Amino acid sequence: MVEYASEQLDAVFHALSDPTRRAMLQQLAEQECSIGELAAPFTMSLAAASKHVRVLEGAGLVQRLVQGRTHRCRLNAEPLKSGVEWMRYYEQFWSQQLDALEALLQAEDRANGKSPQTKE
Amino acid sequence: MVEYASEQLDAVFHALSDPTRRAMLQQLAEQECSIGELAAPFTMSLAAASKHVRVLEGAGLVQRLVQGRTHRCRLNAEPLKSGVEWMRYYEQFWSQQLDALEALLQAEDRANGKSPQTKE
DNA sequence: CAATAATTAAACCAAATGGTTTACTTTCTT
DNA sequence: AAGAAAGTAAACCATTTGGTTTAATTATTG
Repeated sequence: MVEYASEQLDAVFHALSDPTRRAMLQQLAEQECSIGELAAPFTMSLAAASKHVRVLEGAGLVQRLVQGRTHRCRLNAEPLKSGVEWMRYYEQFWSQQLDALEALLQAEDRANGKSPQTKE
Repeated sequence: MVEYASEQLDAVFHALSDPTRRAMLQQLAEQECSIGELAAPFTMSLAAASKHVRVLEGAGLVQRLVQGRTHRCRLNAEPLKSGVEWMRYYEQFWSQQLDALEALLQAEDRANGKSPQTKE
């Protein structure tokens, strides 16, 4: 039930796993940018930045509009939606999981062969 | 203002970028598991699965409790929170971005010197 | 037309990733 | 005590990643 979008999730999460690319997305959230403008804040070569943009594009997070010799890049946040949805499932856990003690006790119970009793 | 947690985000998003690891997290959401139990659904070797668990552990998404010769793994969803928060900033875009026109107008506003309105 | 600007292409490199296999340690079981 | 089980460690391998540099391509501009 989550498998179908697996490659999409792979691409999106991978795209987000790099700080340069996250910074580029934030930049794009403010305004459309050319490759050169996206590259400017970084010390890396333009070619390197260009590759980052392609990774973002591959994940669907950036759309490119070629205008003459410059490439206008635009944020497309929509693929993030599936990522957030995937993660949102776990929200239930980070609220209840604050007491690790309980989980430890449960683990011990299970190791002792007791049927896993619901927390009181 | 988002930089501080950068490495954390790197690790979390990277951990999530692999379908094996995402499946492991889903498994852990149902119940605590040993390494062997986590590895069972996959065709890869136990050693390979063990490495995946370590990646998850490195991102803080899994906590390990050594009990004798078995390692009980427990989901810790909390690091996902920062990931979701990072992504959530873009929610405004995937709702409003259905019409690219609006984004263009905002970019123009900003270009005209209006202060960038804070999220939420 | 010639020069310059914006970007990609290609070749290359080091390091990380995801996998394997074999060996080893530790703990249970008998 | 001997053997099996659960993992990790280590060595290895192919591929991917993130970067470089040097062309090459395609507009613009003087």
